[in-house]
Amino acid sequence: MKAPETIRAALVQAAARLGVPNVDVTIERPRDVTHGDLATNLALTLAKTLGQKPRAVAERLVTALDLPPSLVRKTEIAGPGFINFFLAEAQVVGVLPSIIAAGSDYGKSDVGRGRKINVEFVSANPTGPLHVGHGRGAALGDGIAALLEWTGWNVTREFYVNDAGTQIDKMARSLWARVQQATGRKAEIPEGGYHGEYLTELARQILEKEGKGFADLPEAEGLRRCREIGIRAERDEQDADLHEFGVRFDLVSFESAMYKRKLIEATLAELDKHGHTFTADGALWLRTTELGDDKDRVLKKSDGTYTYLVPDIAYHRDKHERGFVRAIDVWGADHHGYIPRMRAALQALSYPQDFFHVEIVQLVRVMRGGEEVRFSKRAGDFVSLRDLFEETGVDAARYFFLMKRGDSQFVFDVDLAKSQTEENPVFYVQMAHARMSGIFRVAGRDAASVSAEGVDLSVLTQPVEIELVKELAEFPEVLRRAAAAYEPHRVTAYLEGLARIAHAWYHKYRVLGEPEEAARLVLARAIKQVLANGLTLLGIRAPERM
RNA sequence: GCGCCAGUAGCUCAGCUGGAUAGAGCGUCGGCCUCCGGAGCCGAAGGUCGUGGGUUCGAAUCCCGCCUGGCGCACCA
Repeated sequence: MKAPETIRAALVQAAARLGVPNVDVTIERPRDVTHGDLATNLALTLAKTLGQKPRAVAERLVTALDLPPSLVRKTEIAGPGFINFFLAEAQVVGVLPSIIAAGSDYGKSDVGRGRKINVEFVSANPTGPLHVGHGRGAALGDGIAALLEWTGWNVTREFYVNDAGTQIDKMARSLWARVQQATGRKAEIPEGGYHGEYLTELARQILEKEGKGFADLPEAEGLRRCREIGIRAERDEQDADLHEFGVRFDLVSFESAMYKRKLIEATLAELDKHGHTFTADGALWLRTTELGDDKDRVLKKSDGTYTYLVPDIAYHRDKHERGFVRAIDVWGADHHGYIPRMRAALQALSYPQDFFHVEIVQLVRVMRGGEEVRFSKRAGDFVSLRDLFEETGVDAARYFFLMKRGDSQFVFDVDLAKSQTEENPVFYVQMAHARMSGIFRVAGRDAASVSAEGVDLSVLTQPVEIELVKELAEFPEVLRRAAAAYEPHRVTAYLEGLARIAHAWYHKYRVLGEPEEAARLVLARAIKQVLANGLTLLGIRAPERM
């Protein structure tokens, strides 16, 4: 059993002796090293129920505690009533062999217990190339999915294609217009259509492949073909971009399939069965106001067609039917107003509150040379994801998207992402990994062959070494917390912190040729492993050399 | 007008879901640097946590009001 669990159990027992059974004990790692390795606020929380002063409770708890000196070398009461534990040296350094033994699995845990969870992200309309905002969603969604995998969830990465709505009609009409223009005819891109060059190019390809006669097709037929070809072409392009960006989906779902599979009718019937629909003004409504929304929403318009809400509900119902206990959606900030009605709809189907969770991604601004690079999908003059990662490299692009919370506004500094200096956080972290690798290269040893077997780790006594070991021990907990909060940026923050200590250690102490060489090689190996695990999880390379 | 999100060091951001003296990086200032792999290393200064109240042993964190910014308020997606 690990030290925190042993101490937790001992505290529960001690509290029981004071007459408070089954307490919930929180153990934390104090920021300040003078506060020990582990601490608990148990005395403060029990003070009220026991009707005694916190410090008095702390003293009684410590007296009732039963902990072996091989685990805890010192226990003290501090501040308002915290109990601080100082672990025996062997305990601290003892994490190194377990890191090496776990290898590329170090950091994994099983809080998910194999439960099925769905992470839906990007889900861009097939109306054009992906832009940098999609890239942020892609990196974030993939990062969240990876965190969930590392914490024991059975994850499905899913992409939802809106291929049945009016945006597709506009794309098809825009493409048809480009086809007409390419044959010298006059045609206008429709109001709110897509002006991007990519459709001009696609129109040219169509005529090349299908012949000039394509432009003479009856309009209805031309539009139908344009829709079909356009969706296919844009989907293929998006897939290629995502693939190169290192993001792979387990499943792509289509809005049109909700109609084909008759899920629309089934969903409406079920909403009706639960008594949440009503008819007014010739339309069918969902009474979402009773479920936290600020106004009721139309499901079926008076012209007989459905609003986009219906296939979306059907789609989420389908996720539920497929056995997911939770559905995480990564959405752009412009959709955040949509959350209450979606939540209300799923509540109307009486799904559990925590079934549906949305992570919002704010839009991305791109800066180069101190100036903002403008983009606008509709106008066709935007920064595409491909342009970005071809310039900065996939590693830098992914890292930058991941290093900030999704809901913070974000300015992507292209110059910084490209720079090969320590100001660039991705470079800084990768450099730390490369440095650790360099030690083994110079030593002429394969890092993987280094084991803690028979190595006296007690020679690792320098403060920075102890700090490093403690930081390495934190990794699994960091992942658990990051996963629980759906916040990959906590991993980048952790990696930067670890890299900083590793750089400091590297500069201050030599490994090879020192009396502590064997132990320091073990430490270097563990650092390398944790940096590699963290980077790999985020979809970023851990290079052997820069 | 209503709703959601944000406001923390000069700048960019963390802050472990209520804990101890609020932390990093960049920038500034002061020292150091013949190296396993160079683009460094160490230290210092720098804060009314937007603001005013409330909750309690304890608040950047939770609640309410206000200020500022972003986004959203369709029988569009």
